[in-house]
Amino acid sequence: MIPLSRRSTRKEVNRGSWTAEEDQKLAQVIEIHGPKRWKFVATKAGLNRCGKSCRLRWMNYLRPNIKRGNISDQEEDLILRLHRLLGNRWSLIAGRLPGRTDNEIKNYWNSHLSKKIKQRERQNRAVSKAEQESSDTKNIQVMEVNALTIGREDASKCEESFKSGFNGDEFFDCSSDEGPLNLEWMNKFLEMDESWFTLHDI
DNA sequence: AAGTATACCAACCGCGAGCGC
DNA sequence: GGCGCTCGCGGTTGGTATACT
Repeated sequence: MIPLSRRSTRKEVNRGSWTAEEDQKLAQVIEIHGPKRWKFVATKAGLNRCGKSCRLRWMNYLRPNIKRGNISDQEEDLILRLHRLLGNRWSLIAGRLPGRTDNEIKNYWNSHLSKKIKQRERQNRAVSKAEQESSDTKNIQVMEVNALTIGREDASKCEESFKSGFNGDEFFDCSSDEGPLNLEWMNKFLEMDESWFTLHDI
């Protein structure tokens, strides 16, 4: 059964996968008129597709100098760093990876990297929990020694205070709303070379 | 070999920004 | 300022390939 989203019921336009013939027609029109005015390009090519669809096809597949597949370790590393810095701003990330498209990076992230990140977070949580437990035990031992020295009441207050810990979320207040994201500073970041990221351990 | 689950990725959709009238 | 149009972006869908049972 043809899925609802790909049926030609809403508008009488072609949907679904592009054929080699359609690609050829689109490329020919763009060669003459340039990759602009997509509605015009779509009409001119006689493809019976919407402008959006033509743009997407050109941007992701037909455009010259497109790299497909085989994302290298260096590229993957860069994607991870840029994502940490920029979040889901795929077009900005793609802008730092020559020949890669935002769609490809988004897909790569969703199918590969997001899983890797979750796995890594789980591992980190397990490690830090183990470290925390070990650290807690040591501190409690110290407090027990102190209790012998400074009196049980004071020491137990001290222990309570330690166990309650401090609130990281309060300390690193991330909830404040600083208004719309200013991309100026971000662009400066992006102009920096790889060494900057290494230097700052990003 | 057949059925089912999962991964991958091309394409679609909705929304917001920018622009001209 | 309001409106319509176009474009670009990010989220999502669903077809296909592959792995697993």
